[in-house]
Amino acid sequence: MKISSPRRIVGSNAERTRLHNRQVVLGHVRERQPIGRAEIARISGLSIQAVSNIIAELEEDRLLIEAGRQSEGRGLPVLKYRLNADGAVALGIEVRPDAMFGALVNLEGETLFTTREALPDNAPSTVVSVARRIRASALEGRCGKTQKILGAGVVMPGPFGKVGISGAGQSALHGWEDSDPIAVFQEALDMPVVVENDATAAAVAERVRGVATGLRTFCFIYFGAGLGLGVVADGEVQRGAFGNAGEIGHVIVRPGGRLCACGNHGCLETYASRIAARTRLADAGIEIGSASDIENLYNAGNAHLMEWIDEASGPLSQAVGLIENLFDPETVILGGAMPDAVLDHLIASLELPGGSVAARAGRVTPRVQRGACGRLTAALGGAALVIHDTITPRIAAKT
Amino acid sequence: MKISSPRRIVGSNAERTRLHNRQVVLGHVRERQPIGRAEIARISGLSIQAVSNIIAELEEDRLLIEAGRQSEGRGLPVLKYRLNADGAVALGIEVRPDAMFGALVNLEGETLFTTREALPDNAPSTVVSVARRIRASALEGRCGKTQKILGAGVVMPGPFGKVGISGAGQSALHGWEDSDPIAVFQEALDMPVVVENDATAAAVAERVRGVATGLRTFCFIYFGAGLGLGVVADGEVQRGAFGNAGEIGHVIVRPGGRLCACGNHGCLETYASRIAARTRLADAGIEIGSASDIENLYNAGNAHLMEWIDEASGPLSQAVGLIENLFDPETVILGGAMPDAVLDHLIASLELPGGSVAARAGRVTPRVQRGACGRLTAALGGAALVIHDTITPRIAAKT
DNA sequence: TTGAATATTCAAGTAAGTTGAATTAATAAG
DNA sequence: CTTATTAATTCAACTTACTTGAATATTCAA
Repeated sequence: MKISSPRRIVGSNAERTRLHNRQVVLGHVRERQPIGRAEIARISGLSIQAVSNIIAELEEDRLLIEAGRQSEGRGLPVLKYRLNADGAVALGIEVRPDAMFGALVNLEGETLFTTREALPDNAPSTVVSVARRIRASALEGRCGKTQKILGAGVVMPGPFGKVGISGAGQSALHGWEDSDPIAVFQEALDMPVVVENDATAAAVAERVRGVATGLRTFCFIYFGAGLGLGVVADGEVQRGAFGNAGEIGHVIVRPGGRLCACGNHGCLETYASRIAARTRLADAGIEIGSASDIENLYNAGNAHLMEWIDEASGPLSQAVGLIENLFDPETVILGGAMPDAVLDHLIASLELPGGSVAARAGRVTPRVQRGACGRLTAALGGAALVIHDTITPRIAAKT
Repeated sequence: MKISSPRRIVGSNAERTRLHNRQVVLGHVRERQPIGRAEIARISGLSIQAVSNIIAELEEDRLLIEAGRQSEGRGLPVLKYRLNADGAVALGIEVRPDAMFGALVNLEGETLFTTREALPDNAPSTVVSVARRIRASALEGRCGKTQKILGAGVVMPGPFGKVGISGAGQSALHGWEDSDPIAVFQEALDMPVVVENDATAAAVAERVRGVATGLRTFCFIYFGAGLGLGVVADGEVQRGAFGNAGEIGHVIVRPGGRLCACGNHGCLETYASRIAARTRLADAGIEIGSASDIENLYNAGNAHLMEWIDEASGPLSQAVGLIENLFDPETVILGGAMPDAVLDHLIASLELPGGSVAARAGRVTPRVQRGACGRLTAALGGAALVIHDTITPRIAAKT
């Protein structure tokens, strides 16, 4: 399975320029809506006329709508625009070994629909037919509305391709080794498709509609089956050369420590992850099924769970420290398939290293915070990726 | 001191499009020279005519030159072009607490001139006057040649701004806290200036003319005063939100281990860095002055130095593992102010974790290799950054 | 009431890319 | 040896999308 392809340096022409500028305008509207032509022109460096033409086109496509005139001091009152939330939708699909989740999200990142479907097996044919079902139920009853479907974001557990983490088989999908997921889903869903890992999708979800709104550089530590890291650097999603960046679960934080399924000792994942929590509780004779089991245990003040949190805190603090030192993000977000209360408790118990580039005077964002997108983060993230792609342009200039 | 400014999303127009396309053409020529118009057009997605116009312009600017016709099967023989190595030069200046280094590099990345000047103190006024002297001697005797000066890359030790690593004062410059280095050097050198940290500059040097030629995603572990990490991801230099990404020296690899100057215990820098080596040797009564002292000791087979290498190997292996897991690079390069022989020995002694996304079947590049740019890497890197900026475009498309 | 400030629109101009036909030169085929 | 085919390049016309400058609309301030 391979989701990242080599990139080719391409030239630009009038058509690509317009595409880029549409994204620029959409991006600025999203960030500062409602907003008028003149202001967009100022911050984008385009002429008012160019912005005007693009807005006309976006209005035609129903991605933007007028938001009334507003007088602000002298001069002609500004005719403001905002995103037309219902002008377009994106589908998000998360594939887990045992189930699939679907989410439909509008241009503003608002969730319109979510669903869960059991997954009897992981064969591509099964996954694809469930994906079709999710597509159908998500779009059902929306045929009347003339909403543009931007595409689908499919979230699958990494790592992708044949890599050295052999024990990670428990989180990877079987039967997908030789397939091209993008082509498969594109065919099945009949729309543009992007494929991403859960942590990255979660990060983008937080950027489109969560605690990372407006941030250009941040990291998301995602509790999935293992532990993943989603990285957005200067507005760009980081994937690595082979699509496997952010494998933080197998970073060694306790040399010579616990044996991990990957064969190494002291991986972060053996301390801070759902697997770690489950193992810890199983040792105490408590079996964990769903995430709500953990929530119940936490609410009941279960001593073993509390001990796990204590044990996870140190390694996790160390991981946050290294993320800060390596990526220098505006903030680190914690989230994924772990109850909010547990995440909050974990965050509160962190003892962040003082010697970090992040221990900076005059910070505005907290060093670590909990994600706002909740349990469905990944599926929402898939959809958010599509929204993100339509709205976020690539070229930035220094101020 | 602040070198990173917030970026603003800007629109594109005909002028900016041309600038981008010039870089695209230059980039493709650099990568596959000698090369003809038609091939450039094919790989860049531009029309032949567009490429033709751009080549005419670049030839006019003396950045490209004809490389003769070459028959390749049927049809009109291709008129090939190559970079005009001497068409333009870039100045690199490295500022260290005790000395400054200068390098002049041509468009092909070839070193034309290097120099070293002692630095009596770190006051901006002193640094600036030495920089002016370096500029003068570098350009001396080149006034006759009509070489375009693209700009200067100034390399300074990070971290920049007020951060939590208080003990890092030994590597940071004093008296620069409130100044704007870019403006200062731009004024002093009378040319466009970029400022970068040593590790990043070294990484770019390897990309322009070293072992990372042709790679889009890789990391460089740089032995400077401390230990830094330069990251190039998908062709883009990674700086972090505040310009301090890559502070790998203060990543904790041995929890509860040696006390670092930063106040934490077990930082990588206390095991694998010049400071660590110096401390280790000082304990044995051996004082280290310059880097050549280390080289002599190594050649003499000094037992204490060998012991240090042994001690450094474990933490360094762990660091390489985490870099691989977090960034998923095509390769990790080791280099900087450490003798080649020591670097080679260090690399040979690494025991890389098997459980890493980098332990992949069918690798083409080695997981870890030594940098090719030698001791002057950083100064060369400064110049390379300028070359890189003129040649590397930003927009890439999936194949 | 008048002038200045600001946003927007209209109309013309420009830069840079694309397209299609013509030209040139090499190889392959008859 | 002649002719056809192939491929690179150039020429000229066309198209797209941005910019510029003038005109218009609306509000605030004097």
